[in-house]
Amino acid sequence: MDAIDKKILATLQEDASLSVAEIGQRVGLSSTPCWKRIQKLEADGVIQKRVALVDQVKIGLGITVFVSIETGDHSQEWLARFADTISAMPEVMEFYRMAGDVDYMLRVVVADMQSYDTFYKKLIAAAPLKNVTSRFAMEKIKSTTLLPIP
Amino acid sequence: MDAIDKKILATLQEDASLSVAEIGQRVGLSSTPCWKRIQKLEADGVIQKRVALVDQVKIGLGITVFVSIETGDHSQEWLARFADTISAMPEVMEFYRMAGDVDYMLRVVVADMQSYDTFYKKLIAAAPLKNVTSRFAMEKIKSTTLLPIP
DNA sequence: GGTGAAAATTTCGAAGG
DNA sequence: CCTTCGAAATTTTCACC
Repeated sequence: MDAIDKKILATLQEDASLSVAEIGQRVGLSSTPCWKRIQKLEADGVIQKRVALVDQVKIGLGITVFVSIETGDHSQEWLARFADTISAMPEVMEFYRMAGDVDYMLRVVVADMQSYDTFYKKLIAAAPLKNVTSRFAMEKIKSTTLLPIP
Repeated sequence: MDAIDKKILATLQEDASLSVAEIGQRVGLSSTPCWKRIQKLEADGVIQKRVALVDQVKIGLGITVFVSIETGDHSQEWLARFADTISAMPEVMEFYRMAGDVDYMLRVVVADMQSYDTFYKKLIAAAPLKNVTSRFAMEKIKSTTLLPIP
């Protein structure tokens, strides 16, 4: 992964609808070598996929909630099952196991408060949890998929 | 936005590299009307952009941190300036203004602890903050851009 | 690794029900 | 609002440096 690959990644992270020729031009390459590099980045899994980003609010998903979970003590098996159950919920956009006092962090997206209540009930029904804290977002100031390539 | 548009959105959120004909087939449309619908979804801003998703770890960004900030009392102007400053930081992937005890939530991505320390210093230098709590992710269990279309 | 051009696909618009 | 058809553009492959 040299400097050109990084430029290609930076470009594709901002706009994946550009033609290979256009990207090549921006990074100083003709289309074939640029195309080969993109293929390799995809084969290597550096580029995971290409997706369309959809406006959350325009499709009626007005509420974003950050959920902190303390599970208490449980077996490996229990935790694996817990992870699978939560992962399967489509409202869960992000789900991390954490270091420190909070065991898990979720970012959850739902249409309205009633939907959140439904989700919350599903969550606490899925597993006995020691503590669940829901923090509601009032305003999305920034949200990006563009990683700062080191 | 009818059921077909929703299917198109669901499809493109999973894989935006599909041809219009392929998408049309999946939603039961020939390519021209499918193409027109996609154009309209883009024009209406329902589809915001198409991007490549890159593997964070493979490009050397191994650390994800959730940061909770309490700002204390400040003027509108101060808060606007604060929002602009934080938004401009490339390590900040998500940045929300919250309801309740925490004023802001950030998801920050950096290469290593030293980079996080640098980021943290930048953050607290940018504005006097009442409280900043950093929670470190140990494991990414789920991360998706696929919104659950209601 | 790179170039340039040909072959295969895809996009996009016109004509029409 | 959909279908079919075709020109234009793009992606992908290939021979060669």
